Amino acid sequence: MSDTQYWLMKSEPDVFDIDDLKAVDQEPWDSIRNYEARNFMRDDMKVGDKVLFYYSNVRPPRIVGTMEVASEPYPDPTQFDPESDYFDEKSSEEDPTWQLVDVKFVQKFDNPVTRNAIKEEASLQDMVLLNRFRLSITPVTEQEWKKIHEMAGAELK
DNA sequence: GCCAACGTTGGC
DNA sequence: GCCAACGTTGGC
Repeated sequence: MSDTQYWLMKSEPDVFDIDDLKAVDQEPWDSIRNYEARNFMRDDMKVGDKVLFYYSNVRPPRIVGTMEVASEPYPDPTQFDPESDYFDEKSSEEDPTWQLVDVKFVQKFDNPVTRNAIKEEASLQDMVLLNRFRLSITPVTEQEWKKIHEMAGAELK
């Protein structure tokens, strides 16, 4: 019995795609400005948790590979940077509002799994992805994790 | 490019 | 504390 947890995290590939992650290997998942998504990173994620990498705001929206949580939570540096689009003047180094985790590349799928394919798969109807529009980090069950890999023709890693 | 969903802001 | 106005996300 493993205590590994599974997640899905959205990125717009124009901003950051899975090849960018593969190139750097590990990267802070910054710029999250939604409390529910932040709470998942701050309160629930553990080093070694498995994460589906999802492309949003692109056609077709799809899961393109996987990564894993690679750090404890820590303050998102972009919130302190006045030059950043994600600067938050109400946050402070003493009491930071936004926390993130690092993620590490695991694998890129040869056959990405589209949102449409997920919608058509009976066993994936309860995926939080389908039921919580606009939430950019969502939990995934072990069964969903395995089914997505099966649909991608990918090894479980 | 449109626009529905929905989180946030701010007037009262 | 309510809620209308507003801004953003993200599928289509």
